[in-house]
Formats: sequence, structure tokens, C-alpha cells
Amino acid sequence: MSKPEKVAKTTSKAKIRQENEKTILKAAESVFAEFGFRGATTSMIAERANIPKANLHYYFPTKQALYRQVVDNIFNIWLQAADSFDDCDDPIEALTRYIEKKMDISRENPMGSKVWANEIIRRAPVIQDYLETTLKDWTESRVAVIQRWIDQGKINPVDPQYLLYMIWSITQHYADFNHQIETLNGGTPLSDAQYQTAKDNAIEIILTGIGAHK
Amino acid sequence: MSKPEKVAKTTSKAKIRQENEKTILKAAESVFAEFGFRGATTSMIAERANIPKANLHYYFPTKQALYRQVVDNIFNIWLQAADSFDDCDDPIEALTRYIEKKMDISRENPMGSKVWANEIIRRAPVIQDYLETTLKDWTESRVAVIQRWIDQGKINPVDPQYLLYMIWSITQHYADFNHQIETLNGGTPLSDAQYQTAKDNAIEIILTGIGAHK
DNA sequence: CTAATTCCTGACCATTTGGTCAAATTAACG
DNA sequence: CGTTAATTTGACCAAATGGTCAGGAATTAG
Repeated sequence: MSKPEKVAKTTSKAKIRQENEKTILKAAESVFAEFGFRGATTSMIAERANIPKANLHYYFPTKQALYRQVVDNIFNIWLQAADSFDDCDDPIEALTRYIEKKMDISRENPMGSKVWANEIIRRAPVIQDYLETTLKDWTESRVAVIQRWIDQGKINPVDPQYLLYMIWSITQHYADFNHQIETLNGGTPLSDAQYQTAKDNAIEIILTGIGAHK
Repeated sequence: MSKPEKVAKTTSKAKIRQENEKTILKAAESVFAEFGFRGATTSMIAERANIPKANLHYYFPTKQALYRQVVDNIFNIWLQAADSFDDCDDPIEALTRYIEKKMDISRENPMGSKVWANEIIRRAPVIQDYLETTLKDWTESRVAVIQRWIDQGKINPVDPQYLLYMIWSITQHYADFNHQIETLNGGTPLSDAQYQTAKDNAIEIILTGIGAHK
């Protein structure tokens, strides 16, 4: 954006819209993550996207609409992770894959995770219906899968619901609290190797914790 | 405030100040929790404390000062929990007590927990020095304790740092995401019994997960 | 080329914001 | 009681906020 080179060749009207919306959404995500819906201002978002505020309002008429789009995108990413927890017979394989996927998303998408946290803290004014439908259904079906593992003696009789909360909490933590973790890491972000260790540790403790025998 | 009975006997000037500050701080905590520092407004806080905005500014000259006080109080509560993780020889006893204490705080003080989360998400503009000093020192000393347990073969060789993050994440999750949990619980808050189960589950999985043999 | 369509943006506006202030009220104290 | 100090509050202000709009610039269609 700071570079004024207009790549004239591919600049069609359609492309312009697509690219600008993407830039704005990315800027919006980081501002909403940092300040919440109410604390975020459209001028901050516009500034972070390197466009005039009026231009932002051309693409997204209201702050609400922009926020909704951001939250929607995050929910779609979440759905993607949910898919990786398939109806598998082997708890080790299924859980390892799921935790890994969620940890990867936390690392690659820390801002989205924070927006989600903020939204829940505000008691989900925008996504309450998702929680009550999609999330609830998904959770119930996974609880059933976990319960089956228990009945088959593949894992210890833990309460499936709370096992899920545990997994969600760790993955969420590495995104939302990465500043705290970074500070305790001497002011430098976790390296890829460190993050891998964090991932392995989480998987190891949880799998061992529920008695998933290797 | 809504009741006009002036309890003349105990209404000394000192008491008035003390009580008003307490009321304001409580209101501020819940508003800051819900909207973050930037999203919170002094009139919302004043309204929730049932006093005129000008009166709030009489006790706390700026929003900053009020926020600082709120965050300070939360940090002190955190220190209280930290104490319960003493330099104990028995990992089962020490960790059980610590996790239990943190879970209790999450239940009794969900607003404070959310303010903390918001502050960290904003990259700790107010408490960065606490993180770098008090929290860092405390963490390092506990890492040493856990490492000793490992060296003595009392628990599996997990990375102590990441074990702490795991504990923090669950306790934080039950406070910050209680709305989501409530929604998945059919719209009703977790009962005391359910919360006890959550606590037991977390303790069980973590202790088993690190191989702390009973 | 021209006309239609989309994109861009400085200037503007009503409302909300954090914070002030002077005047009124209440309590404390001798 | 009367004087002093603390508390309360409606009215007010400058700055910031979400959003609008008219008119200009660029692209596309015919």
C-alpha cells in the first residue's frame, strides 16, 4: 500500500473490489481483536488499511456490517478445524489431529482467535445463534464419539464435555495470551521449535491424561 | 442508592468514601470486562454504579486511574492464588491445591478474569512491568519446583513452562468463556456440582497426564 | 470516441465522549 | 451554633466518533 506502483495489468474493477475488501477485513480483524467492537473505530481500521475512512464506508456501509463479516470469516475457519475431528475409531489419531489443527490455527490466526474471545466475553451478541445451532450440534456429536471410546475402553471414563473444554482452552490460550507467553519467553515470540514443543506437550498430557494407550 | 434510607449512625465521611469507591470499582470491573478499556465509557460505569458521572470523576479523576485500580485489584487476587502453589514436595498435593484455587477464583471472579484477558490481548499497556517482574520471577521459581519433581521421578518429564500454561488456560477458560459454556449447557449456568466435576476433571486429566502417581 | 458505471475522497454533521466547574448539600468539629 | 471541609451534581465544553455526500477520477461497454 505504501508503494504507489499500480500494477495496471491486473487492475480490473472486480479485482480492485476483491483486494480492497480483503485488505480492509484484515485491518478490521486486528483492530477488533485489540479493542473489541465498541473500542474499535472506523478511522483506526481505515488507517491500518491505508485508505481514507470514507473509502472504507464505501465497501462496508457500517461498522456493524464490517464486524459481522470478520466474525463470519473466523467462524468458517473454526469449522475447518472442526472437520479434522472426524468420526474415527482411534482416539489417539483423532485427538492428535484435532489438537494439532487447532494449535496451528491459533498460531496462524491469532487475531481471529482474539476477536472470537471478545465476542464471547460480550455474551455473543452477533454469533449467539451459531453457538446454539452449529456449535451445539457439533459438540453433541463429538461428545457421542468420545463417549463411545470410553464405552469401548479405549480411554478412561472422563466427562467428554470437559475434555473438549480443555482442548479448546489450551489452543485458545496460545493465541489470546501470546503476549504474556512472549514476555515470559524473554520478550521474543515462541520459535517454531518451541511452538512444536508446546503442541507436543499439550497432546502428550491430554492423551496420557485420558489414558489413551499408545 | 435507590433506597433513600441514610443509615445515619455509621455514615461517617470516611465510610462514604470507602463504600462509594468500592461500588464504583465493582461497576467499573464489569464494564471494562465487557467492553475493554477503550470501549468502556465513564457514563456506563457511573450508571451501573447508580451515581452521576460527575460524582465518579470526583472519586477517580480519569478513566485511566479507575482502570489502573481495577487491574491492580485483579493482580492482587492472582497473587493470592499464586501463594497456594507453595514449595511442596508432593506434586499431587501442590498441583491439586493450585488448580483448585485458580478454578475457584475463576468462578467467584469472572469479571476480573475477563479484564485481565483484555489487558493481555491489548499487549498489557498497564501491567507490562508486572509481567516482566513479579509474574516472571514467580513463574521461574515454580518451573524450578516442577523440574525438581521431574528430577526426583515424581512426575513425567514434561516441560514445566507448558504445564503451567495448560493450567492457566483451563482456569482462564472457565471464566472468560462461561457464556459459551452456559450456552452449550442448555442456557443455564454450570451448577455447583457441575463446576465441581469440571474442576475434578481438569485435575484428574492433568495429574494423570504428567504421571503423578497416587 | 462517448456514456454509463464503479471507485475514491475531502469536507461536513449530529452524537457521544472524557472531563471540568461552580454552586449546592452534607457532615465534622470546636 | 457557625465555620470548615468533604461530597454531590446539573450544566457545560472541546475533541472524537460513525456515518454522509457531492463531485471528481478511473475503468468499462458500446
